[in-house]
Amino acid sequence: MGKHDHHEHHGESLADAARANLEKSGEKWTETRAAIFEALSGFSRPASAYDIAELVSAARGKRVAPNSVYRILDLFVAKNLAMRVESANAYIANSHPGCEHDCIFLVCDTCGEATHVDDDPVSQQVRNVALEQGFNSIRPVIEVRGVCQKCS
Amino acid sequence: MGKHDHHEHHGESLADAARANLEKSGEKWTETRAAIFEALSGFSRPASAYDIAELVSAARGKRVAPNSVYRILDLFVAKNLAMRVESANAYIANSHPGCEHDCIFLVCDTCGEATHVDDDPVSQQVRNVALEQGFNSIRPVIEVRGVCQKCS
DNA sequence: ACACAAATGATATGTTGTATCTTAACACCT
DNA sequence: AGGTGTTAAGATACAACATATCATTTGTGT
Repeated sequence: MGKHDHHEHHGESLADAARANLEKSGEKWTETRAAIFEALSGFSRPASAYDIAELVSAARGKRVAPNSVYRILDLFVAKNLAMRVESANAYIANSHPGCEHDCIFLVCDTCGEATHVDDDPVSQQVRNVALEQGFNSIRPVIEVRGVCQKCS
Repeated sequence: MGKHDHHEHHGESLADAARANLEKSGEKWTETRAAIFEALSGFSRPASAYDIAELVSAARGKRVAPNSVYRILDLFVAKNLAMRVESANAYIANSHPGCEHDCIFLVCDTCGEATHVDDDPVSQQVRNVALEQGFNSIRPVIEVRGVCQKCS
């Protein structure tokens, strides 16, 4: 199971950890970023930029445009506060920012939930496949579509 | 390297193999399907449905709508004549239809080319990660973004 | 207060993907 | 040949995802 220990954060604590990580790299934890992070981490499923824009707009009574959301999500992904699920065109909050892993997403085609697994031996092997072909600047995308236990 | 032998097809031979595989499963090899397969296999990079629609429309002097292309690509993917590269929202022809593998795509962020690798031990391990979590109907999506040897 | 840089907003547009309904092609039967 | 049912493809509209450009606001240092 867990190949190592993490601080799994939730709610306030997660936002605090995200904030700490972002500020550590010289970026600011602004109101908009906080609102977007809160929205993102509130979803139980990968959320699209438009989902987040809608939720944040409602919560603040003030429209937030999708491009602003994309900007901030890109920042979050760059700083490892969030990850993009490529096969779903959507994003999820990183529940243990600060740990760097190639992650594996298991995405349920029925309920849409995504669980995030770190398995460094497996991801390392995927990296190796690319290394053998002479690839550089490698970023693995490892996702599994299927039907989760609850939905089976 | 190659974990086993394949018949790697090209050009006519590839289209013939694709046709044979499609017909084997009771589907028809129509003109439109042939044209779309030809267009797809002519690209040196993953092609979007719109790329294909444009090329086929030009080649036949008659518009082919994107939804028709999507329909046929979906069929090709279902019958293993083509694969979808999730991280690129695009498709590539399967150069050895008839062999069933979970495939691994190495996608160059510079030139856009994608190489297709079969490494059953690695993909099996990815499957196992999902199996351990109780997943069913598993379809791995294993892709690596990076910079290929030529572009480095 | 001023000047500068960073963050966000507004707007438009480009790209990818589906839904719905209609028409055309084809096989099969009598 | 003509009728009927099925599969394939076309037309159209729209939904969902993503980016480009320029304007405005906010924060920071002087």
